[in-house]
Amino acid sequence: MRMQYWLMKSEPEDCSIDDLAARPGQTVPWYGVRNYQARNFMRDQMQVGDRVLFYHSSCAEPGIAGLAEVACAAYPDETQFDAASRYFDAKSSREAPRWLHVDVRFLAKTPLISLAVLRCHPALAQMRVLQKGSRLSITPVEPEEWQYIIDHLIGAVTLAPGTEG
DNA sequence: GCCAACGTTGGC
DNA sequence: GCCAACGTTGGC
Repeated sequence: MRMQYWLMKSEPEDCSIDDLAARPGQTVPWYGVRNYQARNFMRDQMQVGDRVLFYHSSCAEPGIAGLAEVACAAYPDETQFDAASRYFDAKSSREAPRWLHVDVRFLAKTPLISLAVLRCHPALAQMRVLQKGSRLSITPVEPEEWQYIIDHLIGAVTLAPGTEG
């Protein structure tokens, strides 16, 4: 399957782009998703190497804060089994886990591209995250949208060799 | 803190 | 299967 592109929301108080960069292996398990659409994207469509727009939400300056990639296939979310976790799900079981997630690996920190700036670009008007009432924490990004953002809004970002585009 | 929009739950 | 009530998200 062709490489796909995604936008993934994270509350910076929970895990910011700097937090991601500082983690062991610069990788974070994307646990805590409790929405079926978002889960299905991770479980059914994401592949290792897929590109991710790392988006800060529920904060003073919501917007794209960096680039990341999918680091592994989806696997069961441990927090659903932990009665002490805010993500505990009594209706799930190890035999039939309801919630899965991928790991996300840091690629680059970018200048913050605010929501307001994103809305200024007609080429991005169809982005899922910009639609009225859009709350989904994981949304597909069209290749054209990704390329536009890389070319026009991010500019020269240092990526590891072989990861351009 | 407000509120629009959306997803989930549960009674029927 | 319908749909009202409720909870959550997330920008402002």
